[in-house]
Amino acid sequence: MYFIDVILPLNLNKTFTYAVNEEEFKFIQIGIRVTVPFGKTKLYTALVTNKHQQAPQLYEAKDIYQILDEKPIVTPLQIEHWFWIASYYACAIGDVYKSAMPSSLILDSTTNVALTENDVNDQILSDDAFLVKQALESKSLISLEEISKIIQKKKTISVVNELLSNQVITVLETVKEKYTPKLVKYIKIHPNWENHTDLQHLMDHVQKFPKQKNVLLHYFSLYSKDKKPVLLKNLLSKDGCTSAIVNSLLKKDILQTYYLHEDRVIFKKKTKNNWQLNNAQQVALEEINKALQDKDVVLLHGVTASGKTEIYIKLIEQTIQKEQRVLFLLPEIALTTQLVHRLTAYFGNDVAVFHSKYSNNERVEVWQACLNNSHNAKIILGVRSALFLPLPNLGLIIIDEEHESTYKQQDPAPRYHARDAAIVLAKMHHAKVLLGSATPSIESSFNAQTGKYGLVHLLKRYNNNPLPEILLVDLKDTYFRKRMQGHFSDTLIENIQETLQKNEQVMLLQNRRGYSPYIECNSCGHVPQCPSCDVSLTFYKHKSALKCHYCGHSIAKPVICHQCSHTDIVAKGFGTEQIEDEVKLLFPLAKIARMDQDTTKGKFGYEKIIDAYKNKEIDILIGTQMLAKGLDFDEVTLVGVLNADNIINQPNYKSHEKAYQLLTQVAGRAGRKDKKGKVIIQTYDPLQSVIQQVVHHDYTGMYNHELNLRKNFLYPPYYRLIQVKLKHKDYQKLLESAAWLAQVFKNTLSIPVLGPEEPIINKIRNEYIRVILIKIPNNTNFIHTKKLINKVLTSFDAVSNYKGVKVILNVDY
DNA sequence: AGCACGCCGACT
DNA sequence: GTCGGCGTGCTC
Repeated sequence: MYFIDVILPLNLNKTFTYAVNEEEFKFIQIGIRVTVPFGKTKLYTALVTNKHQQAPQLYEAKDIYQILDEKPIVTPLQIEHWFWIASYYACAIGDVYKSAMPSSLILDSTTNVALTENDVNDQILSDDAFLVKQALESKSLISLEEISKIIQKKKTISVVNELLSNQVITVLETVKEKYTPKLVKYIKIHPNWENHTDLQHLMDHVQKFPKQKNVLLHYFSLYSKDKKPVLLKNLLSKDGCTSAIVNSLLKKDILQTYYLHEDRVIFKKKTKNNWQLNNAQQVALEEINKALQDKDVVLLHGVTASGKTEIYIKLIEQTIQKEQRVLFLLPEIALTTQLVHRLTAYFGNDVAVFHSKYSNNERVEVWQACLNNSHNAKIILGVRSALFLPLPNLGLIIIDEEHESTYKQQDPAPRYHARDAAIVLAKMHHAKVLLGSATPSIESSFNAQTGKYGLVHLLKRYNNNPLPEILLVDLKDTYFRKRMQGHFSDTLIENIQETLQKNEQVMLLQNRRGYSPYIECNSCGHVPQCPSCDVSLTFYKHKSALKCHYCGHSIAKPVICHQCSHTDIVAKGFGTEQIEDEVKLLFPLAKIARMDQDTTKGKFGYEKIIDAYKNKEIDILIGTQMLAKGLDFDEVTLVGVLNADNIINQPNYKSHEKAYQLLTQVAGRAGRKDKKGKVIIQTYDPLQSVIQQVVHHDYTGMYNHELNLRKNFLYPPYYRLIQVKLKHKDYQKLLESAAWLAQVFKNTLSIPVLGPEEPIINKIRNEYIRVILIKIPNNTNFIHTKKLINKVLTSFDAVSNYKGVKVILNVDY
């Protein structure tokens, strides 16, 4: 009796036990994939996590269907880490597995049907069944999707059941490997001629065919040039080398073709630039190395444009010299192409890049390269999900822009924080972690202040460039004195003009996309709302449409008010699209572009805009917070923030921290090389503390201020938060269940529990929402508290009245 | 995630 | 009278 435990790619928080025979047992190792039957029909790709001989007591284990791998494709350390994520972030291990593996390694099964040997009278079959039977006579295997096409119905069950009961067909489940390696055609001398080392001999042989001789000569010259297999493509690249001639050589068995795998992702190493760290960087590097001797994590707090990347490069170099690997995490790869270019230019093919816009096949290749500890994956550069790659021999994890909120996965489970999960992963590997940021998160700064992390400062900009000068424009006053044109103050307009005259570039931040966040009827005050969400519809002028940012619902812009039929409808508030229109009017000669979610769709959406801006094909770039994320442009000398207030006033305990980070980061885009930068922030409240802190580059002030608030109002880093979100279509049922759950939490846990609260947006996609916030003090046992929470949730599930209420936990929300 | 089992409305 | 709607529960 032999058994294996497996994880299934489903939202199930346990492993499942299957039976295997002795031979299979010997062959199977932890970390290989098997396909197993689960439920009535389906086959799933499961991952082996354990092998043992204890027969389950409560059920009989099914047999596995097949073994997919010869060797483990997931390491034991990865599995351990995945279980940690499932436990810490209170989600199903199946969900972690599903999002951790490239989806083409998790095979789907398709249900196919085939004819039986039985002869059945067609008369007794229905029309649909007859059609399917006929189709099967020309094609031996048909999938359910194909059946649905044949009978032109969505539901195939009835037909399939009819055919099954008449014993016309049998049902088969098949899995197909989705990953296909990219094969490239190469050319070589046929084995017949390999022994004829004498080139002359071969040449004599083709003497009568000058064209063929020519091709052969070209082949030899290619081969002798770099002693590598010769690509057919390269052979054909020369004039006079046509595929017809090659074909006749193939026919004569003089040449032969063969195929080799090609990695889809290849970087060319450029010439190594021999730059040196400046003094401040050198000191910082030494301090980091010193701190890493007795701390596992070090925070590098370096102001914008201080040259953190060069320090990263030196650290990476140190690590790979020790034959260890480096994981380099960044918030969003598309926005950091510049960093990717710099690292790949320096380390060439040692770098593997991993991000969400990669195709499935590309991801599998990176996975394999990482697993095999291959030389071209010494440095893995990726977004948060790169954390799930197999990383044997990991020595260092660098987390750039560690404060970025994109490191926390929000929507589908697992809702993990890549920075925190990376620190745990590093511990498992006995590896070190470097966090880098110009505006560190409060938590990380706190951990550094309290000695949990090492701390290194880099306070001077590279080349001793001054930090940009920040000017405030009081919008209240400017509007009062009628010094505004649209959303632009006279100060901002003048400065843009000056900058354009100097042939330098401008960047404008407006943290809202669309033309305006809502439209309003001037007669009755009606604001069009999304029918399924509790939000007003955002107005898109160019498309003349109203769109919901939460569910994507879109309608044409109404000509008359749906409420009172009046035609006087006005756009309220403003977004990037409107700013773009205004800029076009104000600066008709300037070249303008807009960068936000709506203009950067597609694989190279960002790159196009960024490249154009870099090449100075754009004078003024308007965008949302995307602009702030690590883009270096040497010629940007003016940054304008159109309205800082809607950045600050967000309903979130982190809003001040985030506003400080965003404004400081976007200000940091100004004046990077040798030009002094200028930043203009328009606000209704210039004395607001965050704005003052940004103006004075006062990180410490912001930190102390925030820390004090967090302590008084029971927030991180003094408390850990778990948000419990309840969703249901039935409003009354939701209210009752939320009240019940909050009350039971309050009774069970002796820690602060807030709510249930109505969120700002209380309905999305026709589901009402309530949230409960659990605050766990640092000095209480987190694991114990989570156990209690799970217990409460189990009893909640048992209340039959509350069936169907969705409960979503978000740890470290 | 599927899929089956099970209890209430519009049809041959 | 049945066909079929989707609510709920289970899958090794």
